[in-house]
Amino acid sequence: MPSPKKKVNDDFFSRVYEVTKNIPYGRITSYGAIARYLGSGKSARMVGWALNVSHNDREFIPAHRVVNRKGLLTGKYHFGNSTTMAQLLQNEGIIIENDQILNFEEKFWDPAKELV
DNA sequence: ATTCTGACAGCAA
DNA sequence: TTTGCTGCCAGAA
Repeated sequence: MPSPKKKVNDDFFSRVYEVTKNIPYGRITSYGAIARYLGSGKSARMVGWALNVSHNDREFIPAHRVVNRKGLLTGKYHFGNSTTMAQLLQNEGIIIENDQILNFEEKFWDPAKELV
């Protein structure tokens, strides 16, 4: 048996991935909301960091559905092209203008509420 | 081991 | 009002 040096899936990061993957199609959430759902509350920065390494996960992480609390696509530059994130969101019915989600409150998805 | 950074958020001036 | 600074937690150098 190969000794799996793989780390546990219960890491803070994995939780972020889990929540992020649970974001329904056409919905969005904020870093703070996820952090708060994880119990860290003010560790919203970690959520963004986790998504930064989301490439570690085997599955695709809809990180484009995660924005800051202002509804601004702060991490659009991490998608390779600065327009990828906005296009993906617009493709899901999110209205974006100038990297700002207009119907942010309308499409907002709170994990602490929706995700028991 | 120590130090810095980081896709944020909240508060101060 | 806007702008900027600090605080948060965890990982990377």
